[in-house]
Amino acid sequence: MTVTIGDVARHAGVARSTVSYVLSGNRPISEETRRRIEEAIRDLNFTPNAGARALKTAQTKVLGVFLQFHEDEFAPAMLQYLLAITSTARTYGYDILMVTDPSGEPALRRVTSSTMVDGVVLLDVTHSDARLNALREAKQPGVLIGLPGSPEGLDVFDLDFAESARVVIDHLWGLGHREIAVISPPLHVFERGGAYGWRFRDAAMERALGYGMRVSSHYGESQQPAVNRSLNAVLDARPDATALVVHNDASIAALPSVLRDRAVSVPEDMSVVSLYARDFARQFTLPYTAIDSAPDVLGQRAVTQLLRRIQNPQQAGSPAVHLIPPGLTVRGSTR
Amino acid sequence: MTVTIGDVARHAGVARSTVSYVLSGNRPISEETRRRIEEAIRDLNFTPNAGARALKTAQTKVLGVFLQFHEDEFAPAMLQYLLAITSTARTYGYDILMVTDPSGEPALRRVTSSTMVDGVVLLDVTHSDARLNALREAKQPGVLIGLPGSPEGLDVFDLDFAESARVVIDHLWGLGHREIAVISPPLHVFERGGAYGWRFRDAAMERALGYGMRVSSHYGESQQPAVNRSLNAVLDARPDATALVVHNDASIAALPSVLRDRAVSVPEDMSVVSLYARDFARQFTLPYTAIDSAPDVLGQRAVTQLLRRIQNPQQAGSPAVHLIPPGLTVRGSTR
DNA sequence: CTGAAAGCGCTTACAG
DNA sequence: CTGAAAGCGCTTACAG
Repeated sequence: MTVTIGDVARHAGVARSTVSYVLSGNRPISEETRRRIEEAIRDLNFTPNAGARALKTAQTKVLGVFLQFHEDEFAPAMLQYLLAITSTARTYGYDILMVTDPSGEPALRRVTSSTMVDGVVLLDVTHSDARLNALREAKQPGVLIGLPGSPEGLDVFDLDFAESARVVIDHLWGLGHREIAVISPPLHVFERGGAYGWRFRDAAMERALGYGMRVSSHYGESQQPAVNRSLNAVLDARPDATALVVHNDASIAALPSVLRDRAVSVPEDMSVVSLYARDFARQFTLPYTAIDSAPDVLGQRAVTQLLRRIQNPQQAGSPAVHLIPPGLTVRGSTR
Repeated sequence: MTVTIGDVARHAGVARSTVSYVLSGNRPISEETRRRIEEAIRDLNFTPNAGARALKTAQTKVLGVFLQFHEDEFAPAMLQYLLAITSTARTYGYDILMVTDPSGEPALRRVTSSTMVDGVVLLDVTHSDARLNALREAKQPGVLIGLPGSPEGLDVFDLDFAESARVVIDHLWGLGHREIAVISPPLHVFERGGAYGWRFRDAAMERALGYGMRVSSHYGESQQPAVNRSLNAVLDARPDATALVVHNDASIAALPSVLRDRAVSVPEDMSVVSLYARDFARQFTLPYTAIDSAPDVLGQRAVTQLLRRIQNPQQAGSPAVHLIPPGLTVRGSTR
């Protein structure tokens, strides 16, 4: 039923190898022969079997993307990463096997050891991520999006959250703010080992205290009505704060209505700075001054590096941590 | 470097076929032989090569999921579908190849004709979706999530949007509402052929007019600040409306703050009914009375049917359109 | 209960 | 410029 390279060869009156060389372009072929073969391919509507090719060449042209859905989490950002990863991969002729097993490590072992993919992208990497050992033992290269505690020997791409925090604090300090509140991701993100939470928070606190600012930090929430409740609790607890630093998508999305309820105007009564994906902001919140979390840049750079490591290992350099520098977009929510 | 079934056989002192039968369980094996082979597998850390197995068995154990990211669209719902699809597939031992090419049809042909997958799930299906022809010509079965104009010969799963609209209108009519406004998905969704938009709207209008209600419909927007602006325009245009039917995620997410700005209380001054995914509601909006769009149910049922068609074609029945009945969850935003 | 052989659909040295 | 052959790593009739 399925058309194979043998059918094409017979139809064109040539050897299977000749058809293969027409396909790959790895050998000069006479004009006449090429024409006949191309015609046969069209007539029979032939497409090479990817599995057979993979078996022979030991290349699947597939990248594995490993991610986890967390019950209690706000996930739209995940989609931004996926889009950047898939479209970059496709540019280079690679498809994406998306693996979402709750058990990250066994799934990673299963997929890599059965040679289903040529390389691996780990998303949502935590401080002591169990998948890292499996990745180090895999025969395929891998890249991480998200900085773990021990990144040795691995390519890592992440936003520079510490520097992001410093940029934000410097911005507020420069505008004259002396008392601020920082809203971090929810507690369960910290407990799970989501290092971006404390990397941002700790750097923000340190910088602010270094300036002599009064500063407090608070966990945000990920679900309503707790999101609103926690924001109100922060505002109640810090009546003299003049600026809010919000590092939590659910909170920043809820902030406009919470502030309105309290008759607090931005930036007149309160300055607000946040950190989120540009697209998230476009679709959702009011335009706050914010650091762009740049999932598109991270996804694109991670895949590019992974492909370099797959295709030109010697040119890929030593595995390294790549922290991309934060960009603050001023949108008028601070003064 | 890579361990093959031949290495295991040599190590255990048996034939490759015997190792294979231990793996598959397709033949009785003596206790002693099985023990030796299992030990060799463990010692050598052997995992069968998925590609070789696929080539021989003509089964990849991979499903293709085809989706498109639309520049201007609010996409979190997509993630709900993906989660349901991947986890259902994994339950049955299948992995997911996620394809996001903007050119849906060629991508579908490429993946199916090269035999990369055993079956296909199409997401975000439009009224006259170019991918349907490619799917009908594919050797693999496929299912759609989203009802197209011509679903003949294909398994389709979708929410019953027309019935959803009738349930919503009946609910409002029963509470005594006589003047309402319906907010649909953005115009570009209609232009692209997103049939769920007009299926819901047209049924709502028909039912409401049938009751003699005053009713108008409006396109929502997908990006701020247009979302807020359009909501305000609707409220300005319909000062006597007592209920809002909102079929648009971006609009319902923005509604709380818009209504607060206008000092409109729900449900005292205005009743609100919507249609969205339960998880979306949990994380985002205030709890509105709504039809659950049930991406989890749709994804799970679609994959289950697809696998039936792959594994037991004779038991899968004729391809059919499955519209799941809407469930209205009353949350106190209407009266 | 187990083995030797054929073959899935390709690619690529090896020959001419 | 082209062909015949080997082989990628499996599975499964065919034998015994």
